[in-house]
Amino acid sequence: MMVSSETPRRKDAQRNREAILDAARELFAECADVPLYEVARRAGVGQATLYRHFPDRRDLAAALLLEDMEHTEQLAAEHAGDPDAFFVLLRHIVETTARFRALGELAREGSCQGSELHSRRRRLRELLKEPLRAAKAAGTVRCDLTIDDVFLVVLMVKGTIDGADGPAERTAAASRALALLLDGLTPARAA
Amino acid sequence: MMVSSETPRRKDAQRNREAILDAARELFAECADVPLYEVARRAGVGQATLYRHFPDRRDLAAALLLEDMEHTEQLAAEHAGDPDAFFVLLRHIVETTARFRALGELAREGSCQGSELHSRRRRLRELLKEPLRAAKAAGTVRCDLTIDDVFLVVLMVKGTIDGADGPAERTAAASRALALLLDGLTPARAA
Amino acid sequence: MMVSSETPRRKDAQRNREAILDAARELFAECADVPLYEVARRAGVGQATLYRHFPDRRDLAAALLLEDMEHTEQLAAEHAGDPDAFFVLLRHIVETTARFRALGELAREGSCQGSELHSRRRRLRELLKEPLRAAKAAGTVRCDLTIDDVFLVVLMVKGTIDGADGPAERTAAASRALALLLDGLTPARAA
Amino acid sequence: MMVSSETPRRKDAQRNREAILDAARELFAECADVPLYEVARRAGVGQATLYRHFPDRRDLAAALLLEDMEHTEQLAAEHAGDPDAFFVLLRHIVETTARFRALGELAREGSCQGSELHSRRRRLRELLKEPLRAAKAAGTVRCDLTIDDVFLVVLMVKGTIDGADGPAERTAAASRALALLLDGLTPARAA
DNA sequence: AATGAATGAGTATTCATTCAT
DNA sequence: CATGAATGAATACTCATTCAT
Repeated sequence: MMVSSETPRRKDAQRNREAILDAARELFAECADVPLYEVARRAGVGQATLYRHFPDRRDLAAALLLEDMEHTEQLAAEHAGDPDAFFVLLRHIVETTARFRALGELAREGSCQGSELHSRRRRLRELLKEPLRAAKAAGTVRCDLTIDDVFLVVLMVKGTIDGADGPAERTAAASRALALLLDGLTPARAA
Repeated sequence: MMVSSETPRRKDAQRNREAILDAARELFAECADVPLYEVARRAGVGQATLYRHFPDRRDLAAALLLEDMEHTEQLAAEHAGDPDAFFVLLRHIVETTARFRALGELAREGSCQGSELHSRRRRLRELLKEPLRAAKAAGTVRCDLTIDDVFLVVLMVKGTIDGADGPAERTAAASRALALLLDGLTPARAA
Repeated sequence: MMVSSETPRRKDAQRNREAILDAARELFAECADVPLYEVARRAGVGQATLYRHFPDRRDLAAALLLEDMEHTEQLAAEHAGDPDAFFVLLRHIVETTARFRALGELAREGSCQGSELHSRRRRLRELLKEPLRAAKAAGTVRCDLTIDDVFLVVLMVKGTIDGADGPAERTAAASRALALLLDGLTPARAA
Repeated sequence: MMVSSETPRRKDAQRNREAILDAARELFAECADVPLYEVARRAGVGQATLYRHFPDRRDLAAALLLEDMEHTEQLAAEHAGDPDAFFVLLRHIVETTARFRALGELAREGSCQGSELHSRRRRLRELLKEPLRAAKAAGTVRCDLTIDDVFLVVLMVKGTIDGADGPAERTAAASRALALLLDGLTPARAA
């Protein structure tokens, strides 16, 4: 019986994994320090099961981010060649990344060892390279902008989200923040 | 001998209060969720002493922020009339506010009831009013910029700091973030 | 294999539950405000285990009382029809209830919300109804006696127990108290 | 300057003592385990002052009870020779003693060493001797009743009070309890 | 392999008592 | 002598992690 090493053997294991991720996505969106057993309960699995799938809290966060990565890659593929690809991707990354209350803490701690998160960074970097180049060529973005700056932008928007009071304020804050930023990113606003 | 009613009578109480604030300042800079007894230990006082001075974790944060407020007000006074006052203040606020890991969480929670933090916001708003007006008049800042935007800017820089790895990276991140932002804040960057 | 849904699946969990109840029974008999971790230690379980089984101090007390309830119900069944049933039950209730130092405080607090304790009261009421009627019919009890009076009697005896010095004095006090009371309960003592 | 050793030298010390007793009386009536500093605060004195006057929690309780003792002695003097003196005193003792939530615990602990409380007992015993004898002679009380039984009666009523929910229920419970008891105390009720 | 009970270390909080002013 | 700040020990409670079933 040949099974890809990526694919878990048993279907119910796969189902559990999904259930856990769904639960975590919901709970982490609200608050960073949800007890892990709460995630397990919401997912309808035992704590040890969660533990088996994600030995560490950061493994869970990483998995969530990697899931988003796939959407991002798909989006990148769809917009390949599009001169606006950079902005499309930027908006998407900001939205998905900023969603997690949890990310800030977890991602930082993870940067020490979390190879998963590192690989995500690397993939994002790869993904953004060409769109960023194209945007510069098109003059829609200041020419000293680096990909690391993009990561900074994400953190900046996330900062406003973490500082906002409720869901409504959060959206408003992110939106205004990005607006301020974009204006800053365009090379020549005034004529 | 006139003593302000604000000042506690006993000298040692005052000393303890200072010691606690100093300890908290150092520890909160590193990490938001320091155990309170750690703060007490570092300050060299008993746990209950800390509780007497600051019944709530947020009271401690508020006290730290209010201390900074006084510096800010002093700075504002010094630069009254200065056309660059706005930028001077902005840099200062960003630096001091962003210093605390703790602030994000605590300030947000505090926004509900923490009258201390509210009053701080109000004072900051008052402080920035005139410098912002002057900066707009001088054309050094985009004219649709509001004071709430300034608070957003602080949160943005803070976001990059919270996301950074170590002290060095933190400084670099904040600096670059502000650079990107300032470019965005100036109404006409290119010619 | 049929297992009642009431019964926890795992044997060791059941054993722990019993151990905790035993420990609590002993400790609560001596003193009302035993630290909960002392109960845990005596039971040989971790603190959190105790919390899992009995989230609240009153849950523990309620469980103890409910255990006694079962004995009482059994006794009531055995003495159904017996004209002395009322006195048999009364003595038994007084003995078991009065055993706990803890009961007074806990039961009173519990009267607000503790549905467990409420249901116990209701069951006792049901249990005593017929024996009380029979005793009145037999003329062994004054005819204006209500079931609430019985609860008062329990509290009265408990009062003497709580006020007594040691185990020996406690028994003596309860015994004499009940004697005084019973004389008061008989409708015609003198001839 | 000759001052009786009984009398504190300074008037303000006396005032403090009274204030503390008043505060304790009020607070202990509601709940047995009031923090001592709460008593101090209510009395408007420092904690150490309370401590100086009453080194131990039980000393405070004892002082309260002794204050009542004086009223009781006065009442006894007023009703000397009165055939109903026993019932008058009984009611009074029940009322005053039962007032304190705190008494049960404190008095019991105190019985070990608290010579203050012991002397109170002795005085009460002395006070009741003659009225009890008179009541027996008058046939208004069963002839095997001892003074220790009277203490039991107090504890019994106190038991119902401690078990009651609110002030209103407390009064009702004590009243009914005493009614049940008195019926039991009279030697020939029917006939 | 999945479950959820058990664990123990960690954290917040309170209060009787002492001590500097 | 009064004051109230400081103390530390005691207690309640939580949660990540392990382990028996």
